[in-house]
Amino acid sequence: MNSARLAAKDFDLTLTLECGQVFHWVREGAGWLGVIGELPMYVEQQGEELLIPRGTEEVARDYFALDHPLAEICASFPEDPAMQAAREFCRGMRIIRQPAWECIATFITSSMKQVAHIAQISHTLRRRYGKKVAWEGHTLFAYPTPQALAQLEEEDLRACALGYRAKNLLGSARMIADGEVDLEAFARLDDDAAREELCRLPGVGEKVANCALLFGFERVRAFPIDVWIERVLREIYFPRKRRVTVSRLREFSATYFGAYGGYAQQYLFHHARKTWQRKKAG
DNA sequence: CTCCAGGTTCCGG
DNA sequence: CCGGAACATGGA
Repeated sequence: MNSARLAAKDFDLTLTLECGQVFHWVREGAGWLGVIGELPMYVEQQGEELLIPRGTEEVARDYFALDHPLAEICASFPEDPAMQAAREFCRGMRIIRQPAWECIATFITSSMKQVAHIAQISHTLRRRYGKKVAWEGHTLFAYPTPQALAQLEEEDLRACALGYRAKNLLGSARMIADGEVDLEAFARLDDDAAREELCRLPGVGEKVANCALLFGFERVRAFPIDVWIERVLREIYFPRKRRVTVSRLREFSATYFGAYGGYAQQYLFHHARKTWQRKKAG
């Protein structure tokens, strides 16, 4: 590979790709193989540098959010024991800048699915309906565009093991292909307005909308509450309190974790998922 | 076999 | 506004 080196301080590539924010990267040799938009990409971390194909420096720097002030972000987290433990555990994890549609779409397919299966669905959709791109003999696939998915039938998507999510993905793809929801226009919306707009898409509720805002629109304050984070909130921040409503949890997390709440959320999520494991297995 | 997974939507109280 | 149930599929 005709490669270039990119400075990457305060960055852990593997952690960033494996923490559950993005699902299509696969290990290849000492690095990772994936697609950024329609650009095939191989990335390998060597200390505080990334080894990448020459000419992709700008794209890689932007995608991996190497410009995010990570020290400042981590310093903004609340100083409680759970948050400190998560911060140590996730050192170098960054919230990357994913293309909006592929982010929305993958999280529509994520409902009631394990991370491994979300990745499996993403790969199936890419292979069948995404643009084929090549990198040094490897065949990779971009995420299918809204237009590509919009012309399919629900059966086609059910055949990709989407289950009841097929109708939602199709409906959302069609609304965006038709221009009924304009992702380009989101830049001038504040977080609440953007969230409201996202929730017009079928299969997008509060949680998926917040994932899209956080991972696809760089709204680093957005705080998705999934089953794992709900457990964390209830057991750590509201211990032995019965009947704490979801709206109470939302209200708390929207203010307590501060301006980089989305980062705090992802750190808590990954730490909990990797250390709590399953209750039975201990 | 049973349980649960980065939820959303609809329905009855 | 709130709690429950249906919704598909596969891994543990």
